[in-house]
Amino acid sequence: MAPVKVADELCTLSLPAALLGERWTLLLLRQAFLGTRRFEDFQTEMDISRSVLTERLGTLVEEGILRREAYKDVRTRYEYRLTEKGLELYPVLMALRKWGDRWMSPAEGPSFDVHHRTCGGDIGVHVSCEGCGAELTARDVRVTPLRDSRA
Amino acid sequence: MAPVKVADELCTLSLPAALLGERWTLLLLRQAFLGTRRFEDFQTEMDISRSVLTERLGTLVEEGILRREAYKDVRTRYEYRLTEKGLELYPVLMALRKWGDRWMSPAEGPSFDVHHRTCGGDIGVHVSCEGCGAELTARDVRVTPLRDSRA
DNA sequence: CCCCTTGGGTTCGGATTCCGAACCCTAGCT
DNA sequence: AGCTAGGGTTCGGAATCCGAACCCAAGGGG
Repeated sequence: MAPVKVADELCTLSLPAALLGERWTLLLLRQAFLGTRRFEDFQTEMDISRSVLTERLGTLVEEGILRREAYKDVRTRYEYRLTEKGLELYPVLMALRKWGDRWMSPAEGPSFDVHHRTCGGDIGVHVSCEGCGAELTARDVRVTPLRDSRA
Repeated sequence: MAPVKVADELCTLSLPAALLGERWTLLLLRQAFLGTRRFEDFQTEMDISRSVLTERLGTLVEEGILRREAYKDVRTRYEYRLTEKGLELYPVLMALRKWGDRWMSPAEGPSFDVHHRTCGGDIGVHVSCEGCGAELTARDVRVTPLRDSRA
């Protein structure tokens, strides 16, 4: 396997990585998937500073991962909800959690569990070949540089 | 869906998130999966400063995701290679790339492609129920707090 | 009518982290 | 004897982070 130099601005892994690799962003998304929607709730549930929270919510909205939506309580308030684009990050979060369960689980066990809503089954994340259906590991995959490779 | 407050130190999502959510770490892992092994190669391929690279390689070794191994060139040099624990991060990276392909692909298309080594098929990442086999989205999943939940 | 509370922010200064450039060390090569 | 290559460490300035304090508008209570 020869090392491959890729142009980061064209790499569909480094682009999302730059986004999610910012501090707090992954935790914020976890909370969003757990159902948190309001500024105040994010703030108290995550112990994040308000200024950083404002900034992170802002970039996620700019990126189209969250949508800022007015709603009426007693007067107009705002909610941050996952968009379709945001909801599709679910496999990333689940893959991360699966790995965390396996390799970083604290002695007391994880703090929450997830199951299939209708049948109660365990949840799995699988990398597989769309052609032959085989389950794949890193070693079963061939990487083909398309442009800008200078080994 | 009531908001759930979880203890971060016990959350098997936030633990890995804290690690991978550090700047450079995801890119470093991408390079590792692309076959990069030596300090110098990481440095020139990623345009990361040497001091930060030292530090990141260090934490990944401490965490058992990379292994620092001596080898003989003309004299003793070191390689950083993925451990089993590191290799199992593959689904995370693939899920991220899949999402990047779909939502952040630059106009010119991605900079590299991946395929099943033996049959050439496309690669998919799927979240599914281990019980009934159904493919799942965020909405099909029930979250059960085990401890420390104070809605 | 005035003050208090609530949600959703903004501003500020100090503490951390990042990062580039320069330096270090050891073996082998010429 | 000096040069190079690999793999680092050190340093100081620049960019981020973060907590605490502040702001503001609309109800509600007295």
